[in-house]
Amino acid sequence: MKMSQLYLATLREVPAEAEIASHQLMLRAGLIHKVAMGIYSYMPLGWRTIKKIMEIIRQEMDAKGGQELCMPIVQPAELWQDSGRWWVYGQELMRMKDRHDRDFLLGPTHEEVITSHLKQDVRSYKQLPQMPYQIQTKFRDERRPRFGVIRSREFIMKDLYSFDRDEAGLEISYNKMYDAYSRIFSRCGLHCRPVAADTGAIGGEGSHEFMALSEIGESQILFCHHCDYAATDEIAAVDPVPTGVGEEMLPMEPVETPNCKTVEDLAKFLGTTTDRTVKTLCYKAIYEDAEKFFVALIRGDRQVNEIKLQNVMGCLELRFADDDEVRAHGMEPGFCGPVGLAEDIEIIADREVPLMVNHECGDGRNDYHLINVNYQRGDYRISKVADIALVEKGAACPNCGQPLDTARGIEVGQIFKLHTKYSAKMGARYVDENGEEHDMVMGCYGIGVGRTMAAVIEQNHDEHGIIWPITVAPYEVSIVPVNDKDEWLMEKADDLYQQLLARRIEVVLDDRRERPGVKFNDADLLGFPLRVVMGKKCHETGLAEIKIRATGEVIEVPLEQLADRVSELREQMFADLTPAL
RNA sequence: CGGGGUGUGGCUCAGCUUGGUAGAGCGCUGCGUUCGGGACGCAGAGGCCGGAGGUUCAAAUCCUCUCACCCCGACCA
Repeated sequence: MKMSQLYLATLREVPAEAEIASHQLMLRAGLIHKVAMGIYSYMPLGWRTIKKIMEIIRQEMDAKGGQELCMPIVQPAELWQDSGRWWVYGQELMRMKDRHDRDFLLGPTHEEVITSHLKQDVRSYKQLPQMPYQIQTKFRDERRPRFGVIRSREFIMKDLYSFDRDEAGLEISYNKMYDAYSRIFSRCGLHCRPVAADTGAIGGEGSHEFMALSEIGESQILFCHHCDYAATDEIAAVDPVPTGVGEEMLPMEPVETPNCKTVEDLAKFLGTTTDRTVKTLCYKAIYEDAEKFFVALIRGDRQVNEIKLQNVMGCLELRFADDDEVRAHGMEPGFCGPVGLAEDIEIIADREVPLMVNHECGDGRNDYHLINVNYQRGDYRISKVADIALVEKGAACPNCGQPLDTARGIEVGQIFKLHTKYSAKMGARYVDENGEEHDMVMGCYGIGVGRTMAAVIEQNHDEHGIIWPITVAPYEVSIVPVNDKDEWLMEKADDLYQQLLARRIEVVLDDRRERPGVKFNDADLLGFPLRVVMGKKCHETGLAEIKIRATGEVIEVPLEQLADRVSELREQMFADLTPAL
């Protein structure tokens, strides 16, 4: 492609709306255009990268036995009513009606559709396993779209669904996908880490997220330097470390604690540490058609992980009870405690709490706390003990006991074991060798294509612009003749352009009538991996330069060897990004 | 959903407090000079000042309402 013909609009200044590097660079390089909040067009250069990522995904999916198909974006509500998700998916589900006033939705994911197909088409164990997949647009009406294409409402996703006859089969499919995902992201030039994860709205049990490590990532992960443990903070667990164990239980008594509304105040006032206190948090669990008041108990120095708590309660959403709601249940905000709570209030306790000896907690009355409280003595009641604690940096690894470290990541892919969650509800069954019917055992596996592109930029850029890994670069090589008035030079540049095209190398010729600085800056911004610069030196010494975007390294090459050298360098770059089998 | 902020030419922004009929830089068009890291000169084009209503002789500016976008938060007992 000649750059004078290219649909391209680079910006010198950073658009005000963009906060993070990848978003800024995608806008500045003219890769995307915003159409509405969280809704973007991919412009020609950006789309070339998207297509390359999709092609890598296709190759790896096909290599594992995947078969591509394409399902509709608009789906009838009935399918989602069959699975039950019509009522539980919440506001992210974009619902709509057709002219006959029938309910439809824009697909945020496709378990329902694919399961309905398999239900119809697969009768026998002989037809399993199956791994259909598609790469297609999804819509999720996010509460807060952010970071450009990283958290958008409309986005391109690869979704593969595995259907096996049993758990053993699922295990095989799951591992194939785990492997394929690792290969895909390394081929895209991403540093990724798979971590154990929560399953969220998709459901099922057993999941990994693939995290592209990045400071700006929205997810926090915890990992161990000494073993292979890694998990999102949504599910990370540590062994309980109760305080006070082994001490003699002292008599419980109320203490006046004026103005002690936080655990820090309380610990300071009582001359103890926050890990000897228990916080009592009042929540409202929100269900499909009801709200429920309950309390959660946790050691004072810990934080509640609301994802875990939400899973324990099995509710759709969670919110703090407001002051009036707290008072309505007989407690003063800031002084809540479990002792003497009404029987109908559910009390969820973190695993450490029932093991603690002589802890402090709220009394329920304004300006009073209780000291030397002991669950084991029967001072109060617990409805359910569960792991609801947020794991923080430095906590002991549950595998090996070493301190955990934290990192942030962009979730570029997630794989789930769905088991029979959808097949059972929707009746997707097969008949085995003995004529017995079974639910198909499912898995689902997603990759955010646009998000992968953004993550690649996030991990591969400098102050001048994008540094594309060659596997996903919109073009692999740019040719920059320095002086557009120099006809001899322009001819040589065009020769090289033709030679590279003949070798099927993706190349742009910067034939624009611009000054060199403009061309160089655009080339850096657009991030083509290899740049051939042809200037005065071509006349004088017959040499041109090949500059490697990633390293800045400059190689001087005689004109007649340019095509060969470019080919070699290109091959090497591809080889560097190809994982061993 | 709550809190804060911003809407003025394609982009970045000034002007608003103290109403008087719209500006700068970049980009764009033409001509000339320049030509290895975002050149310079000259001449141009381009704006219902987010929208609606109100106050006023007069509104980008003041008031009310709306819409859009951005950021922060969703963790306190």
